[in-house]
Amino acid sequence: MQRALGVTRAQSFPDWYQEICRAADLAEQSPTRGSMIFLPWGYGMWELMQRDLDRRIKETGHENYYFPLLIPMSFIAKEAEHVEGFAKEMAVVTHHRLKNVGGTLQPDPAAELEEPYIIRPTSETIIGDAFQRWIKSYRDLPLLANQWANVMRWEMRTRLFLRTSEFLWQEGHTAHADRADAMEETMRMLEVYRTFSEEILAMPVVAGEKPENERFPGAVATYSIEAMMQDGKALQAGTSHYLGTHFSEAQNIRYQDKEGGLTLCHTTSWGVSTRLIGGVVMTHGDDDGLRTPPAIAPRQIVIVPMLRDKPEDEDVLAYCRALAADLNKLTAFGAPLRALVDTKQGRSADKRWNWVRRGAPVLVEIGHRDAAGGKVSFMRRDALRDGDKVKTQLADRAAFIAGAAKLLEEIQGVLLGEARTRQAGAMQDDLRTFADLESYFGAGETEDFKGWARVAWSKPSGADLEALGERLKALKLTIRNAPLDQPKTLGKCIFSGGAAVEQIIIARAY
RNA sequence: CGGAGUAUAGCUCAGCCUGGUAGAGCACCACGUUCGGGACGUGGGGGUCGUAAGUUCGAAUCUUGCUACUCCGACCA
Repeated sequence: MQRALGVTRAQSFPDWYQEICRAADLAEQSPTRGSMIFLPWGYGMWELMQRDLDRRIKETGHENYYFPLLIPMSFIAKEAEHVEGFAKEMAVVTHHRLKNVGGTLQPDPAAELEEPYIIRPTSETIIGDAFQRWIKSYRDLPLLANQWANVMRWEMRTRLFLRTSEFLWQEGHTAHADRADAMEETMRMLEVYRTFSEEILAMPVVAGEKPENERFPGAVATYSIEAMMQDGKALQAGTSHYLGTHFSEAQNIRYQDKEGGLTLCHTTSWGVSTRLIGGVVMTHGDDDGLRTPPAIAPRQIVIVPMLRDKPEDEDVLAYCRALAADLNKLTAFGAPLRALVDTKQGRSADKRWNWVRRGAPVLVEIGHRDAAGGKVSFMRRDALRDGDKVKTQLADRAAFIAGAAKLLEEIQGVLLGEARTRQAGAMQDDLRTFADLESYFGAGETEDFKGWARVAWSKPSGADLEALGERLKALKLTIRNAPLDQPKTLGKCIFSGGAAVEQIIIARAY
């Protein structure tokens, strides 16, 4: 059977992932350690994600700001847990000039900065500094800010999209008068991420609260959305943090209340990153490449003319261009439909397989027979094959155009449905004891597919939770989150046998 | 940052053990024949062999340092 990739998911999921990133024009390695080059199909997906999520962020009352890339080093030290969490992965800027010393360029000792800067790993501190100046009165609250930016964390081990030293993201930062308002914001944005992920990325997620040992450094509570990849591992796809007054205390973010007293603000932060692209790949990819969800496909319908260096080629091209023009007048997912005629020089068969690897949702192929007969031959990427055979369909031109937007929405629905079915089918909810957990996941490293375990626990904290974490670590497991959606009755704690207080998701993770 | 591995043409790799001056397939270019489904033939272009040093008459090949990537571990909103 001929496949569009050299490696199948079953042979090696990690190798398959790497190949798809290259073969689908998503990204490649760069000369800069741990940093990647975004290729057009991958960056195009990001632009569309940005467009939709930015709208949702604005609709919930936030405004975009832009803060500096470099943060004075002293800022990061202001919140104790925060600095401890990030100190080990910080890039530091210490000089502002280079000097040629014996033929090699070196930082000029005379140009050493009095106070070094760090390249932002996240912007709580520099935004908090601004908040402290901007917020005077209860009338200034809530302050709802967001920024689209790049950040840098000097990670020891990187993987394209999933963990890179530099990555692109959006980070929301808000300040509120009290805990209730800040918590409401935290949960609102978690819900924005959940619906965005499902509606736009066709990636079902479980929203819930992280256990205390997985919290963001400096947070009082951290919530996440977790997505199941095709190898059964969990991917943390977005987080929303309630920061309490930790950062306000550290940075003196206070307001004068109605009674005239000075009160600390309660702050939040929340973000999703280009990691989502990795999630889309591992959710929707198949052995022929990516299946790009139509809502974020840079090209939703790609038309490949079948040219033969003959006079009728002109008719075929004209027919294709007219078809694309008509399709581009349509609206899909609330935006102009994105159709393209691939007029690049090259063999049609090669072009077709390139679009299959990238995962254009609908691939139209027009030969002279279609052009002459007013027909459209097309294939759906969500169901590319029928066994070894590529599934192609034939439609009348007018009917194809009339149904195009609906077709894209249907494909989006199929992808979401498949992912939902897979996630639901791989959720183990009948594990009752730690021995059950061990026998399900197996003690050692295994290539076999393992799903997630949804189990009840008594939610220990402190040293008890640490010890529990070690037991899970031996099985390469982590607690992903405690889903917001909890059952009415809980059994016994899978770890202690005592009374359980909530259910949690346990899984191997990226 | 610890352990293991890898680095030769755009890609996948051979050559290295046993040192003698660069190879294959795919991709690319030209021409021809094909072409409703990843075509075929003939010819051609492309590499200071990751990098720096050492050994040697001579290094892709042997030695050492460095860098990057992959896997495992540690770390990881």
